[in-house]
Amino acid sequence: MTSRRARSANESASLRETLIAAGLDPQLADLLDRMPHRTLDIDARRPFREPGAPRDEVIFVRSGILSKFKTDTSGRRQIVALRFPGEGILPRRGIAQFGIQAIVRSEVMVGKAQDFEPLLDANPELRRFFWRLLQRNEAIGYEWLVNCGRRDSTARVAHLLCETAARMHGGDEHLVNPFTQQQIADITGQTSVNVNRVLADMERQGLIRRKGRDIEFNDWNEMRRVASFQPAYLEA
Amino acid sequence: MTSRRARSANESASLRETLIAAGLDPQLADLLDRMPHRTLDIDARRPFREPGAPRDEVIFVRSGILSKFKTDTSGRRQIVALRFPGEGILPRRGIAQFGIQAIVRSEVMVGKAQDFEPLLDANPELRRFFWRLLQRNEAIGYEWLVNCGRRDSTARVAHLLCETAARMHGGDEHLVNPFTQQQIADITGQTSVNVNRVLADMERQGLIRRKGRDIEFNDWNEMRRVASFQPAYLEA
DNA sequence: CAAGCGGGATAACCTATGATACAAACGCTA
DNA sequence: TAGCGTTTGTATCATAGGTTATCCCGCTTG
Repeated sequence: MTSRRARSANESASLRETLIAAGLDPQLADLLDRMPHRTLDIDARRPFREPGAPRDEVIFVRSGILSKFKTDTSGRRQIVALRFPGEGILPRRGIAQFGIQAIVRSEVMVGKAQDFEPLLDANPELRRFFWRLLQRNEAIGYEWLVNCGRRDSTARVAHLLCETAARMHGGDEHLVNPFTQQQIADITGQTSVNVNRVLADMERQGLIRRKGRDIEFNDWNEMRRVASFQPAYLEA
Repeated sequence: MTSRRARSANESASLRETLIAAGLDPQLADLLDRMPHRTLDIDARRPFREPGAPRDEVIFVRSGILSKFKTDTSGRRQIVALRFPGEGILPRRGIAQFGIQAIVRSEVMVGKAQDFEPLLDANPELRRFFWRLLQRNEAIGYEWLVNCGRRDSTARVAHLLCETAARMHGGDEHLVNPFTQQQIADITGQTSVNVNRVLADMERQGLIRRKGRDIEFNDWNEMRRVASFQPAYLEA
């Protein structure tokens, strides 16, 4: 039942490095790195934060992927956001509306709001950095809304794949697909059965090739067209 | 439980008053009020900002309602966010991904990013105010995503009506409905034909009463239940 | 007053996707 | 190597909601 374990020492980049890779000034990254915190390993599929919990913690992803989600009364789940390495979940007043769960096994750093907020106040440049990330998160949410509200199921899946490829490795033709079909369904507002259909179709039509869970795009331009994917919204 | 009652859509107030009503400290509201700006009237339905325009302006709503939207290649429109009086659209680097259009005739105040940002830097409390609004916008977007991805069309419409009633007049049983059925469709990711069906059904089932465009909730609790509406996400 | 336009209502038809069920493949771990 | 839970792959059937096409009403504008 332990969703958290001690992390093994040599697994991945330090928070400092991931933040610098995400565009933060090294000196400011140091500040965050030295902030009191604990580091956790989170298993995929085990709830990490439940809705209703206090939001008095900062969470940074060091490796893996976190998701924010809500489960409807009828048990249908919607994932509303993903956080990749270098990204995080900022504290807020009140209690959480959304649960947090890892998509794949992830290492996260967890600090206290009362340690984090003074850093923001003391370092305007740091606050501007997170300000931009907040705006980016807002924009990504809006893009997902367009996806969910106005595109057919193929485009929805294709869009998620494009975005993920862009966020994970800056737009490679090869996507180390981290998602189960159920997770793709939870993100794109469908059922896993239909996601399966869609992926099979995309392969049959020669849009992608699959080896196990991995996906290769046969033609990025064609993928982008099918998905109406315009990556400008991902810029900070 | 009407703690802060916003003005109805066509009542005009100074920006200062609307911001104070939105929870901003009067002295800080003064700062914004004295910022160089122009005031505009925007007709409903006429595009105000097109996607691709620079985002170097701050926009505040004084009266009316603004929407952010994107139109798909096939001409289907998705509205991704609404801004009510006292709310605004903050500047960002780069160019706009979304267009802006008024839902009803609106008065807006438009200032320049280079006048606005120094105010934020000089007044930490002001920046924290907008920081919270950014987080609120993010949360509203996520709620819409759950709505769009996981609820049936009746719940989607009901949820929008609940949210609008809460944002416009702090949760009145009577909603001065500002939307055309087409706009409700654009917000909830449906067609206007279906919105019409849904509204007729809701009336037939005794959930609401309608006089022209106005809507009265026969039973708030029942509406909330149908919509799975939990207003906590609207708190700043 | 007529003409035109936006908004609402309704009907007929159709299809993408949901629901359900079960089997096969995969990957732990005992 | 067996056993079990998870993930993937299909098939069958049902339906919510999309599409298209009118028609009507109330405003605005000429």
